[in-house]
Order: sequence, then C-alpha cells, then structure tokens
Amino acid sequence: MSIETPAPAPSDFIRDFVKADLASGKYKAPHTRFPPEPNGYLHIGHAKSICLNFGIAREFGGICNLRFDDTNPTKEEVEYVESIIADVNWLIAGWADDRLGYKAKGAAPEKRAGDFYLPAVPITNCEPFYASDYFDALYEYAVQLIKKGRAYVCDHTPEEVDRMRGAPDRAGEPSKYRDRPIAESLDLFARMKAGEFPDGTRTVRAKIDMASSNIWLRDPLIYRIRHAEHHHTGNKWCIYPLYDFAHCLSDYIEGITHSICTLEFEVHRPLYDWILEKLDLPRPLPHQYEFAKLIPTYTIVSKRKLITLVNEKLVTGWDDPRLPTISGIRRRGVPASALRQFAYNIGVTKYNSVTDIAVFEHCIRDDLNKHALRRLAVLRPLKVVITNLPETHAEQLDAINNPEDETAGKRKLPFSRELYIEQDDFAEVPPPKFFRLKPGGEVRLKYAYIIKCDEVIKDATGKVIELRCTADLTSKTGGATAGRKIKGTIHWVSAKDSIEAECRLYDRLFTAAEPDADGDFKKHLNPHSLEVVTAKCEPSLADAKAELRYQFERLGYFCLDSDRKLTTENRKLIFNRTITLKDTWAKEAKKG
RNA sequence: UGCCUCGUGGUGUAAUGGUAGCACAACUGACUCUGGAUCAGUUUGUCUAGGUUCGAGUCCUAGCGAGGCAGCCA
Repeated sequence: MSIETPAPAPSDFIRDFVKADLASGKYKAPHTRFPPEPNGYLHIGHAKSICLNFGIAREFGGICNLRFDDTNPTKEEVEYVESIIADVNWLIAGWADDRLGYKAKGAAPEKRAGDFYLPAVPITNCEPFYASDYFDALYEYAVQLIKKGRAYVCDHTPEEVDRMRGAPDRAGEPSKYRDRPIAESLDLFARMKAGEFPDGTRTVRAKIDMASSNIWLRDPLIYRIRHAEHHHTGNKWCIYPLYDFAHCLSDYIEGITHSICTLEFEVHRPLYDWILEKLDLPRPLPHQYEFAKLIPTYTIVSKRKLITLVNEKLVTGWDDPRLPTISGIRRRGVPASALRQFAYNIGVTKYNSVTDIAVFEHCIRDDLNKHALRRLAVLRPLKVVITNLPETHAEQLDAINNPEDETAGKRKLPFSRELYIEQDDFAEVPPPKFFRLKPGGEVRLKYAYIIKCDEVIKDATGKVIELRCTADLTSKTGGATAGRKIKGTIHWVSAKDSIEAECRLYDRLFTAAEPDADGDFKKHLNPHSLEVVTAKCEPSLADAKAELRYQFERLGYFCLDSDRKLTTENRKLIFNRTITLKDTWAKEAKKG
C-alpha cells in the first residue's frame, strides 16, 4: 500500500521571519493583508502576492485581510473594487477562504482609550477592509504628529517642493514653513479639511531630515488637498492621506503583523517605521517585508500597459483570455488550483528575475490532465467515408472519460460510415516519421477500427476534400485483430451525430519573451494569438457544463466561454482553448 | 556618480560552515488505442580576486554586474 507523501510546506525568507516571530512569542498568529489599489484589474503578479499572504495565514493559523488601499480618489473606481473582490474570492476558494479577514459592513475604527480599534465580527453582513474607512483615524493621527512637533503644514507649491527635495546625491532644502508654530499648523490643517484651500496649495509634511540619504525621509508629504469625490467615502473629504502615511497606520489599525509588499517599497520602510514609532503606538508594531514581484515571459503585467491593450481594443476587455489578468486567466479555463500551484512553484525571494511562462503552462497542464474529461472533437474537419460499411451503419462505442481517474467513468460514442478527422492527421505526401494517415496507409481510430486510406478525393483547386477508406472490421477494441500494432491513433467524430461548436484557439499574446524589452511592446503582439474555428464535436458535448474542464483528445484543454450565455437563444456552444497538449510532433516536424 | 537591495545550470529556486539538490525548458530512450500522460536517463551552475577555516555557494575584504529610489501615484 502506497503512502502519499504530503507536499512539502513552502519555505522562504518571509515565512522564516513569521516562524521566528511565532517562536519568540512576539505574535500569537500572523495577520497579513493583501492591499490592492482599486485602479485596475488584478493580474498574475497579484496572484503571487495573494497566495503568499493567504498562504502564510493558512499555514500558521492566521488571518489575511483584503484591504483596498484607496487613498487616491481620482484614480479609483467601484468597477475595480468589484472585480478585485471576485478575483480574490475565486483564487482562494476552497483553499484559504476560511482565512479571509472581515469587518462589519460600514464599520470604521472606534476610538477607545485614546486609540483606535476595529473589532472583528462574525462572517455575516461583512465586507472587505478599506483604508478610506480609516480617514477619521488617520486625520487624528496626523493631528497628533503635528502636536508632537513631528509634522507641519507646508505652503510651498508642488514645483517648489519638488525642487527643494534635492537629489539622491544632493541634500534637500528645508521648507520655509518647517518651523512654523504648532498651533498654526493645526489651524491650517483643520481649514484644509474644511475645504478652505484649493488643490495643491498646502500639504502636511512629516518633519524628518531634509539631508537624509533616503529621499523618502526628506520631509515626505502625508496629506494633500484633493477636491474630488471618492468611490467609498463620497464627498466627505477634500484632503486625502498619501500612501506612506495611510499604509503603515492601516496595518496598525487592523492588527497586521507582517506587512508584505514588493521590492520597490524597500526604501519606504524607514518611513513606515518612523511614523508608527513617532506616534508612540503600543507594541508589537507591524513590520514590512519586501519580495521580488513576478515578471512572466511572453506577456506584460504593468497596469499602464494592460490599460493600453484594453483601451486600444487590442484585446476584447480586461477578462480577455489572452491577458494575464486573473479574470482573463479564469475565463480561459485555468483552475485556481493551477494558479496557486504556480505561485508556490516559483518561490519567493528578493532577487529580481524573469519567470518562464512555461512553468505556468506546465502547472495548468498538470492540473487539467488529472481532472479534465476526455472528449473527441475535430477542429478542422476532413470527411472520411468507410466504404465497407453500409450507409445505415450505427453503433455506440465505449469511451473512457478520464484515463487518469477511473471514477470519471465511461460514455458512449456514436460511430457510423461517415466521419470527420483532423485535416492535420492526413498527409498526401507524408513528412519523415509521420505516423498518421497517408494514401495506402493505416491508422487507428480511437476506440474504433483501424482504417486504410484507399482513395483521396480533391476539389477543382486540388484541395483534399474527402478520404475513402476501408476498415478492418475485427480490429475494434475487444475484436480479433484489436491487438494489431498500428503506430498512429487519431481522434474522429461521426458526421451525422456530431454537433458544431465555436472554438476559440488562444496562443501567447506576444511573440517576444520580453515584449517590452525594447520599449515597444505593441510591436510584438502575436497576430495569431486568437484563431476561431467551427469544430465538429461528439454529441455528449451538447451538455457541457461551465464548471467542468474538457480535454479534446490530442488537441488540448477546453472550457465553455462565458459568452455562451449571450447566445443561448440558438444554443451555440463556445469553447475556449485553455492550453494545447504538449506537442512533440510539432517539434519533430519543425526539425524537418 | 548618494542610499538601499540582490548575484547558484538556459530559466526559476534549495542547500542557515560539511556530498551543490529540485522544478521548468532542452535532448535520449522505454511504454502507449491521446506524438498526451507515465517511466528511465543525459546536458548545463555557485560573478571575480583575495582572506578566515580541516572544510566556503554560505563568513570577511575588495572589485565587477543587476535592480530599486528624486509623484501632492500606490
């Protein structure tokens, strides 16, 4: 009896810190967070972060909050909030959904004993976290910072602030307003909040060190004026905190222990720590850790470039199955488990690297191979007539639903005199090592007979339009000559029993491994990233289910597309090809 | 050229002073009623130079290289 070895627990430098903090008793359990800004759709890079944060929560008995980092009203939209919620829920469903943090709908931090708290609630009537729910608390914290003499209102224009910041190798110049009286700053800040000043006229700045070698410590801005409606707080505010101020305090308010972000925030960590320390908040404080973001080959992941593709209609939308967005990946038919496996396989480090998309493709195939139901479908049909069978011939053959999973059972497959086979499975002039059908040659029809090609029929242009073959009638599974060794086995469908389906054949969106390496990613768009064909399918596919995955044998993995619901009136089937099967013949054929 | 971070096969990652391992990719072969899957195997690596040590991918020094940082973006 074999004992399945459990998958090794993920290990990386961040999990090492978590382990150490748990062992030392610093925290009882980790509390992480995934903090997207709702200004775009989530993509495969975010999936890495989601799996890291939720993965840590589930491995160490903790919780992970979904928190919208929504401090910039001019860039954020409800559409993005909703898509992000859907994407996160899809990715963690059945895996870490029991680790998802939640708060009461509409709840904001309460003030108790001079500090802010946000109590946990049962999982009913709950919602994700929003940094914008903390604006009252954040305002109060800024006031405290001013009162402590560690922040001030600055009247310099954006241009002046920019110029006075200095450069990496040149110290900055202090603001004229740096040492203005605390009472004056307090008054001005209150009036900023009251809406007395136009955008850009004043800011609140932390008073740190204009000569610091770290730019982010040169009196960074923590509040700015923005007379703009916010998707979550409406018109309540006309001042908004900046990322550095809002993020560390949002972490603190939610009781986050390990605040995990990408490498570019490394230089912000001193500021993160400074704010929490100068506010004299009770320990233990959250700590920030940084890891290298995912850069996959043959695609682009930058928000700006994704928006370009969507807006310029180079793809059909954010959920175009060719896009590396989570919604695109989902629509393409990739199981969440495959995406999670990928996130696990690539690891977590501080080293900037490029990940071969083949690793993802392998995870998809590996997952789908185990779970997809096998079906026969012909993408590019070529008619075949079995001449030694009567026109009335009809039989039902046994077909296996999934050779990798006995419990998937069997089904019946209709067979008749007229069939369709794949055009690629016949060659009038076969290349070397071609072991499919050729004139005078034999091939096995999966689950059916060995047939021999007797005659090739062409149209006026010389195109092959029909093959006339004879079947070895005893070669069927279980028959007298069933054991005959034939090198090739091909898929087919019975012409009169087949149904049609639109198949969308997707390929990589770009032809270059690093599409933006030369700064012109649009130049490398793959013109063949989508091909639409009308396939002939075995009749059982008429009952295809949206939640199931199918392998069209020898072709690839397919799933129903969500567009199908738009066309239910004519019951048109639309399948997306998630990914092809590995094709070693294509490689062989290339060698010529 | 200021500060921060990082350099392990083609790619990604492990080895926490003690046999450089795993995965993907590539290539062989076996098997196969999916040219899939599976199985067996092969190729390729510690940035450089010193030092410490019985022993260094790991620790130290110097160099080289890569990435990040100068939004009222996050």
